[in-house]
Amino acid sequence: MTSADTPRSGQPKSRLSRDIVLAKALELVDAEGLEALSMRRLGLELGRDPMSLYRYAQNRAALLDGVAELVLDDLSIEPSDPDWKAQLRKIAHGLRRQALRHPNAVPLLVTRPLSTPLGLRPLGTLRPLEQILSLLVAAGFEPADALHVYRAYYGFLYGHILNELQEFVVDPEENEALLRLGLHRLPAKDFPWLRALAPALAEYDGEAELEQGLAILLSGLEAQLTRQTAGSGA
Amino acid sequence: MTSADTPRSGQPKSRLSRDIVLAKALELVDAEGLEALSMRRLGLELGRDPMSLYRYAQNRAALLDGVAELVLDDLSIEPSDPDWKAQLRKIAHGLRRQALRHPNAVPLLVTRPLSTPLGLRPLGTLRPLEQILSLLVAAGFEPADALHVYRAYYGFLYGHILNELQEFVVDPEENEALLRLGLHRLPAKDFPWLRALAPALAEYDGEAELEQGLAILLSGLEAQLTRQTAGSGA
DNA sequence: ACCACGATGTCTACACTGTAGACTTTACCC
DNA sequence: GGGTAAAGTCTACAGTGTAGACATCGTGGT
Repeated sequence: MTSADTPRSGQPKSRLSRDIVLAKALELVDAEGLEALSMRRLGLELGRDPMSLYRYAQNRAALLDGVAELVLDDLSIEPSDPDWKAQLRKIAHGLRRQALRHPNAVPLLVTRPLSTPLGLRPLGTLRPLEQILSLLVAAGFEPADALHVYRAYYGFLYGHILNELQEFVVDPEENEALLRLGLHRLPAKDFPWLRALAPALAEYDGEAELEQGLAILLSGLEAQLTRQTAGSGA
Repeated sequence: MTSADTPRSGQPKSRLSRDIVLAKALELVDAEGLEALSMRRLGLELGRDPMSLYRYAQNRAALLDGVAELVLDDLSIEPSDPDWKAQLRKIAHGLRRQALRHPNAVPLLVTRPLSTPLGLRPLGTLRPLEQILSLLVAAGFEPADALHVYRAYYGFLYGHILNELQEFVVDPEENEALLRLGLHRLPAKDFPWLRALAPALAEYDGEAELEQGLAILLSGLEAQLTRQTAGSGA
């Protein structure tokens, strides 16, 4: 036999590792969507028997969790930034960027946590939460209030991402055409505004929209903070 | 043979209909989760051959869309309410209620739209959008701004729902115990705040939280409105 | 050099999935 | 009654996740 087996595809048969598996999985999801990520397909992509994957993830579900973790791990948070609002803005844009980079993985980010009790989630998923709490407490919020702020903030952020991805239609170029085409199908009688707003929908600027929403929310939250530290000046 | 065939389960074999199929599907999802909803299982539940379902939904995917639509159809929106903020609050609480009533279906609400271009979605899914736009325009927003407001509002709303369901842990009674148990597992060194906030997490009041976030957001949005109608008073 | 042992990868098999296509049964109208 | 379209069924195929037994590899000790 030749020196390299050159299996169906992929590398010349070095040892596998969790990172390699997850990376390939994410690659596959990015390229062909979540449905394409089956154990067999991933095995084929790695030039290995599908069963070998179970050494690196207990389940398909666990594998999906791993992929989600991988996407989130690219977020860098600095919990000691004195300008908490700026830091939250930075994080928000970072997450948005990841979402746009891996749109097919977004359902995972949003959906997997729903099936796992908070405390049992992969640590990578919990770290942002912890770090943001720390950031907020350092900024002067009472711990309990930090939790409220976190919820308002992260809620808005996830919501925005879902919104943006829904409108963007993952398809790259023919965006506008597709969008208008779709809207054109709507009965004009029942959907006058949606149809009228088709051009506006096509010009959607997610980044600006996010920034604007954050501005409203963060200044509102800040108002709470000053009101509170002024009021209960123990 | 006896007068009634009494199949595996369900009714005595009357005619099927889309509504019946979808209702049973939602029932099944509520009871056993999304994964339990297979064509074969649903067929069995209805006492019919699985293949008969394809008369009422082209696909399994279409069936899932139908279930999502069913959940959303319970929302009632009054686009002519003069108090737009109150109306938006009412809608928000309505959606939250549906989400808590059908937690297993929430991934559908959040995920299905991601795989369908906006204009091609089931009309039931688009109606809320249209109605809210109409509400906002009636309240004095420029159409384009109405779209921005809608996005900020719906983004926040969906985000909140995801947040709340994540923390609530669908399991009914042993909530607090489970939660604490989970958190207790976290390394105290890396997750001090999360652990410290375990009690606060257990007391999560989703309704109040939603109300508070909405208050911040809506008053911020209203400020935009007054600023705008005052400024460009043509 | 050899052997042994634990980690890594493979094979086989089972129960289950969605759904295409041809078929049978049912309900209803003239 | 006869005809026709809809509703329901049957069979079959290609694909899925994964348990359990097995083979192979890499690295340690002696």
